[in-house]
Amino acid sequence: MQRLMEAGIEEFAEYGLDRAAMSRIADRAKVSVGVIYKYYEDKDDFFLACVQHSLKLLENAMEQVIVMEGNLENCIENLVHTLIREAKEHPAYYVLYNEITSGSCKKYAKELAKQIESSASKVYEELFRKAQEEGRMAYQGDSKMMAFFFDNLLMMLQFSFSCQYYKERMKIFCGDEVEHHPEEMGEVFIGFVKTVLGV
Amino acid sequence: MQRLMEAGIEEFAEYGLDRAAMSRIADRAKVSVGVIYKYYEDKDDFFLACVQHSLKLLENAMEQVIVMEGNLENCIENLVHTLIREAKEHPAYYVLYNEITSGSCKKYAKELAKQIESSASKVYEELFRKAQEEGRMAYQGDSKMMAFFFDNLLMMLQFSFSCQYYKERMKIFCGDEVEHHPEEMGEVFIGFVKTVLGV
DNA sequence: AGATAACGTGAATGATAATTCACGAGTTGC
DNA sequence: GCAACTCGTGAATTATCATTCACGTTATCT
Repeated sequence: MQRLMEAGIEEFAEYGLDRAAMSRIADRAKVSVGVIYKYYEDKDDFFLACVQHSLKLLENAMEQVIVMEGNLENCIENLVHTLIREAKEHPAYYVLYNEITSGSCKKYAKELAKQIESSASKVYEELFRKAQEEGRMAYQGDSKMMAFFFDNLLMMLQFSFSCQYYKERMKIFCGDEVEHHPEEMGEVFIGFVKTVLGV
Repeated sequence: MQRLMEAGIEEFAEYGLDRAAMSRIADRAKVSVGVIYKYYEDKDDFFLACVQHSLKLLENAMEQVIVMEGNLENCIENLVHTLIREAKEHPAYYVLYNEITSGSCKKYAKELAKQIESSASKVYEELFRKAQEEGRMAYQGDSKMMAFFFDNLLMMLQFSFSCQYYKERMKIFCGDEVEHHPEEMGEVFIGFVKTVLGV
C-alpha cells in the first residue's frame, strides 16, 4: 500500500520514531490502524520499511548521476547539484536518514549502516582511486579516507537542507539567505572540493 | 546534584530522549524519582539541563585549544587531536549532541543551534580569514563557507568516534581497525585539511 | 529535647499510545 | 442465493512511563 508508506514517512520525519503515532499515520493515509498491523509486524517493522523505501528512492536518484562515466569534475558537479535539489524536494527522506543515526535506532545501527553506506563507499573510493592514478588529483593520501571525508561533507550538506537543527546551524555559519539560494552553496561547495582535488 | 546529571547524561546517551526512563535515571543516581522533580520542571527540562552541561564540558575542553594564538597549523592539529580524544573519552556528550539534531528535539532546534554553533562559527571564520589575509591559505573563497565545511568535517569526525551508527559507517569506509587507531585517522584528517588550506 | 523546616521516598495516579480482535462490508466461486 | 474468504474497522485492552503527593527521615535552630 503506497499511501500508507508515504504517510509513515511524513509522520516519522515530522515526529521521529518514538513520537510518531500509529493512529495519526492511519489518519494521514485514510485507513484504520488495524490495516498497518495487517501488513507489518509492529511499529519498528513499519518504521524500517519506511526507511528502506526512502533510501531506495534516494539511491535511485543518485545512481543515474554516479554511473555517468567520464569526467570526475562533471560527476562531482552533478552529484552535488542533485543532492541539494533532492534534499530540498524530499526533505522527509533525509530526515529519516538522520533519524536512524539517533538513539532510538541503536539496535539497527549496524545492519542499516552496512546496507546504506557500503555501496556509496565503494563508488567514491573507486572514483578517487582512478582520479589519483590518472594524475587528476593533487591529494595523494588513501582513497578510502578521501571517500570518507567526501561523503562526510555530502552528508552534512544533505542534512543542512533538510533537517531542522542542521538548517539552523547552516544559517548561523553562512547567513540566513543561504537557505533560499541553494545553488550558490552548491557552487561554493564544488569549488571547495575542487581545491582539495587540485583540479 | 552532580550524580543526578551524570546519570541523566548516561541514560539519555544510551536510550535517547524518549526511551530514557526517569525511574532508571533515579536508580542510576541512587536517588528516588521524586528528587529529579524537586530540581527540574519535567523530563524535557532535565534533558536540556543535561545537554547544556555536556556542551559546557565540551566547550571547556575546546576553549584551551582555540585560544592558543599563533600557528594555524598547530592550532588545527591540536584541535583535531583534542576532538578525537574527547570523543573517545566522553562519547556520551557527543551522543547527546547528535540526539538534539533528531526529531525528538525539533522544538528546541533553533534555540540550541544558536547557543551551540554561534561561537564555533565565529572562531573558525576568524581563523581562516586571518590565514587568507596572511597568505597562508590557498583556498580563497568565502571564509564563512570555509568555516562551515571545516566544522562539518569536525562534527562528522566527532560522531564517528562516539555514535553507534557513525562508528559503523566509518568502519565500512575505512576498515574495522580504524576504531582502535584514532591517532592515524587524526593524522590523515590533518593532512587532508592541510591540502585544502594549501599549507 | 522539641519544633520546624528541608530533604527524600516510592506507591498511586493518569495519560498516552501500541497492539489486538470481534465484528461488518464487500468479493469470489459454486 | 449463500458460503467462504478477503479486507478493513475502530473500540477495548494493555503496557509503559511521566508526574504527583502524602508520608518518613534527617538536619537546624532555640
